[in-house]
Amino acid sequence: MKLINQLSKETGIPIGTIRFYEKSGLFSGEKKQEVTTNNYVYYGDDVIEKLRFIQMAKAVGFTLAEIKEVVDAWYKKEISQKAQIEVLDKKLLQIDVKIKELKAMKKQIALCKYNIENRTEQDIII
Amino acid sequence: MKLINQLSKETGIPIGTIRFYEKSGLFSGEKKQEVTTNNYVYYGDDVIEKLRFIQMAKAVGFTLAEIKEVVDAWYKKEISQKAQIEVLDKKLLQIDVKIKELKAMKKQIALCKYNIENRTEQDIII
DNA sequence: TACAAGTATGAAGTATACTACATAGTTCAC
DNA sequence: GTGAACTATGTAGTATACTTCATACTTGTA
Repeated sequence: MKLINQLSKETGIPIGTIRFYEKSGLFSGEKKQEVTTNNYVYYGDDVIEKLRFIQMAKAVGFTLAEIKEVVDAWYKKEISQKAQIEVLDKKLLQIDVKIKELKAMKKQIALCKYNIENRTEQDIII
Repeated sequence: MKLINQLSKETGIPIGTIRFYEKSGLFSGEKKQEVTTNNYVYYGDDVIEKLRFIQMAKAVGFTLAEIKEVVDAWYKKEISQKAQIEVLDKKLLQIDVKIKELKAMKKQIALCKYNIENRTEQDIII
């Protein structure tokens, strides 16, 4: 079980951001009953896993609301099995769309590069 | 040459958003000298192309600032050829990272699906 | 020629995702 | 046992990317 500082160090995500994510309902830590002198919150390894998933998902343009849908389906949460699968399948389709878009962008940029590399003096007049 | 309404219809991007992009320096239209009664702005086909690129790039998590770097390199703009190529190569690498992240997410979600589908009654106690 | 629809401009408002600050209590190293 | 470092909580501020609103002028249609 880890404290917030350790989560931050292991993932590179600032403490403030981790707190913000927790407040947004993306995951939650727990207080240890055996510790009564403070109200420090401890996090399990599933939280590290979720944070890494959030990092990736954000990097490819998913919003926190969209990410929350997935992690809710992921870690049960009184949703029916059918609903869970539906959410995950929808997300898989969205991912495929994004991959296609990235591949289209690659093509477009590669073509652009080609044009620049083979540009002659005359072209510059345009 | 198209007016803003037509751009919006062809791309599905709201007029307000197109104006915002233009103000952000992502592209620009031109006023026709032969028309003196109004100050309507006309856009070439390159703008449609740029708008479609912006749509894709945004969908995969690039910011407008990042997108601006590319379209600036794209359509010349007094940048040296070497600098243009550098920007485009950097973007190609970023795209490959995103594709890898998407593939990793696919794996993770597929595994999650598998676990849900093969969950037994006992597991639910966890 | 009236009037709906389109265009330009500027300013203000909104949503998302942080980020910083202030305060207060806790733990740990020396 | 004291000070640096860590934790919790709440509030306010910031950046990005729009979105809406108000105003005013222009164009096209009946």
